[in-house]
Amino acid sequence: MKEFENACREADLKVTHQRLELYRELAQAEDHPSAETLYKRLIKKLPTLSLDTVYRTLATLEKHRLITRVQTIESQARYEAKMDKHHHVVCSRCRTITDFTWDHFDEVQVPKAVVGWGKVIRRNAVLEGICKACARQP
Amino acid sequence: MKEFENACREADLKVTHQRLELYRELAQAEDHPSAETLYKRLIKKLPTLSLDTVYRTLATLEKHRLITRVQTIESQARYEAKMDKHHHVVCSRCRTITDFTWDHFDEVQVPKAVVGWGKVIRRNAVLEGICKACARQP
DNA sequence: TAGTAATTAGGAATTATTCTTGTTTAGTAT
DNA sequence: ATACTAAACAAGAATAATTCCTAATTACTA
Ligand SMILES: [Mn+2]
Ligand SMILES: [Mn+2]
Ligand SMILES: [Zn+2]
Ligand SMILES: [Zn+2]
Repeated sequence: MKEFENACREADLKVTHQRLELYRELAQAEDHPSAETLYKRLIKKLPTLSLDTVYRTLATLEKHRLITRVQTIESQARYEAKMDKHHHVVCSRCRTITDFTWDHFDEVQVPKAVVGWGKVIRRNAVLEGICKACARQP
Repeated sequence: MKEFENACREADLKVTHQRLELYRELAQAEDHPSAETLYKRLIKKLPTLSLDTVYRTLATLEKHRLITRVQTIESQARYEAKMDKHHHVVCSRCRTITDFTWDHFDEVQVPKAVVGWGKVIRRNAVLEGICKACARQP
C-alpha cells in the first residue's frame, strides 16, 4: 500500500482517499472485477463515491501501469492490480477468470513471422475451458 | 462460400442474402472488423441493411462457430471468419491486429496448475507490441 | 494557512449493443 | 408454380457501459 502511494507520487498523481480505497479493494480482489462490481463494493465504505470516479481512476491507474485491464470477450472491462507476469484461464460456463504462471511460455521464442512484425512488449496466454466445479454440474 | 451455405443448412439457418454478404465480407477482410465497420462496408451493396442485422448475424454465426469474436481490450467487439488455429499480435500504437501461427504453443503442455483447474478447450496467445510501420514514426 | 491545480460528485451525454414490432422472405408443402 | 409458415429482417426505441461537463472539494505547495 505504501508502494502504491509512492508510485502515485512518482507519477504525479495525488494520493486521494478514493484512489487508495479503490486500489486496496482491487488488490485484495481475486476475481478480476469490473468497474460496476468495484463500485458496488466500494460504496459501502465511500458512500459518496461516484461511478465516474471508479471509471476515471481505473483508466488513470491503467495508463500509469499500476493496474491491468484484462482481455475478455465480455462487454464489461475487467481489471486486476496483480502486476507480476501471469496468464488467465477462463471458464466458458461460469466465466470465472483464474490466474496461473507459465514460465516456459514467457521465455520461449516467438515465431519468426512475429519477429519480422515488430517489437513484442508483452505476451499473454488466454486459455478457455470448463473448470472442475462446472464440470460436475449437468 | 458453398461451404458456408452448407454449414448454414446444417445448422438450420436460412441462407439469406444478408448472411451471405456479411460472411463474404468478413471472410475477405484482413483487419478483424467490428460490427460498425462491417456495416459501413456492407451498406454499399445492401442499402437497406440494418445495423441490428449485422449484430444479430454476427452473434448467430458465432454461436454456430462459423466465425470468431476476437479478444481485445477495445470497446467494440471485433470478428473474423478465419477459423484455422492461429494467434494475434496487436500493435499498441495503431491497434492493428495481425494473425500468426505458432505450432509450438498449440502443442506444448500447459502448466500442472491448469491441468488441475479443469479441461482446457482452446488456447490463444495474444502478443502486444509496436509494429514496424509504427516504429518508424516519431 | 492560503492558493491553486488536480480531482471529485452528480447528472447529462455518448457509444455500443440489444429489444420490440410490423414486414419480408427462405424453405416447404401443396 | 403457389401458398403457407417460421425465421429473419428493417427501423427505431430501449438499455447498458462508458465518458463528458460543470461546479464543488481536496491534496499538495509555498
Ligand atoms: Mn489475473
Ligand atoms: Mn485472426
Ligand atoms: Zn466454471
Ligand atoms: Zn502499429
